[in-house]
Amino acid sequence: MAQKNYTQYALLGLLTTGYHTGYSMKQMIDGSLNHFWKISYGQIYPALKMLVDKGYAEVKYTSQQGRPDKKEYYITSSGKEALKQWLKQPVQELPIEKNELLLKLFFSRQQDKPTTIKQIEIYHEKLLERYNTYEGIKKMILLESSEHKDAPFWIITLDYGLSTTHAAIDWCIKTKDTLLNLKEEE
Amino acid sequence: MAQKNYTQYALLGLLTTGYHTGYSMKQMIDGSLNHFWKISYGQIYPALKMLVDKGYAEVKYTSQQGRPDKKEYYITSSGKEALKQWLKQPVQELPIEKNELLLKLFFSRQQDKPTTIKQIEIYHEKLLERYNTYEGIKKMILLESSEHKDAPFWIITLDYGLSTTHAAIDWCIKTKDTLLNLKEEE
DNA sequence: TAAAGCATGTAACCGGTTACATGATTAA
DNA sequence: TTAATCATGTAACCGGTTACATGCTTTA
Repeated sequence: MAQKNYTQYALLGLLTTGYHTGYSMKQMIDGSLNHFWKISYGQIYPALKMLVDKGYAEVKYTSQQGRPDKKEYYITSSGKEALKQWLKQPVQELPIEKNELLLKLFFSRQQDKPTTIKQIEIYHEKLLERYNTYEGIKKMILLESSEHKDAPFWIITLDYGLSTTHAAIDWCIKTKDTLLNLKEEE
Repeated sequence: MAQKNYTQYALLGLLTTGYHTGYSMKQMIDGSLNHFWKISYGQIYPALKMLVDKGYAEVKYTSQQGRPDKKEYYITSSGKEALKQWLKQPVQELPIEKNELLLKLFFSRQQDKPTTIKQIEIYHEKLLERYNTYEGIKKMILLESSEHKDAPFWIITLDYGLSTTHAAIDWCIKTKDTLLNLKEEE
């Protein structure tokens, strides 16, 4: 499997952490990986099919009383091998996050100062919300899943989100100040 | 124009900062916006055409001696209005940067510790490189373009990159330490 | 003489989102 | 009775990348 099928590797990885249905994998990603990964059902179900085609996963059909039928996927040994191969490949390039606020800011000379400051304040609020969400997830993991073998790695990724979000929050405060001291022109 | 045509707004914005050809806009983006925006010619030329169709830009053909012909685009007053309307729309949601390293880290229990640490070291190096690049661009703007009316806004966006990259670098150092103190299991 | 820079463009492809479709159970 | 949760899937669409095509000039 080529290096670029991130979606397939993400699902392959989730199979090793105890998530076995497309539905539960989506939930896991939305809940605990959402600071650095997201995914839609439109990707998940075709991707799972491809994993089976490649022999990296196997399906077990389970019919439940009063619930829709389940397709439970399990990683095969060749799937595990493929995952390990991918894990050790060094990351080739840093992500470039497209940032709408920064794009707007870049052209904000075209706009009056109060409107620009308002923009930053709204962004600031959203960052605080995000920070609290991450903290909440971290506390929950420490309380409820600290015994889970993957937990230390989950915490590490959350700390990345907490650190960079914190830095962004500080930047908001500093930037508001900079803008206030910037003389406007017509 | 809908809120989502970021590419078109980015180009519209660049028209106000003194970049008028597809080629020079691409250069500007690669050189000074690349920490939060990137673009390919495959997007630029069709998008410029659309801006003209909408009446937001006008073309002036210039033939040069010994160089290919140029198409110079200029923003119209209705284009300026559309840009302003977009600038003041608050950012609806924070960007989720898909991060390959974090994805790998999330599943790194499947891998031995030294390999994981190596991954972080490589990422660390790339972050330092990026940090230095941003610092270089900032210094260059302060030295050579400090008179440019947009310069204060360029600096602000660079500071965002510097702050968050710095935070990521600190996280690398801390995480390496955490991993070293983490007892491995088989 | 080869590579890099200037300059514009298109077609094929690909990853991902959104909307749609289905259908049962349980909690408010 | 309505909404939410569980559960799986497809088709249309869209934004963006890559590869390809052209061609002249300047620098190494």
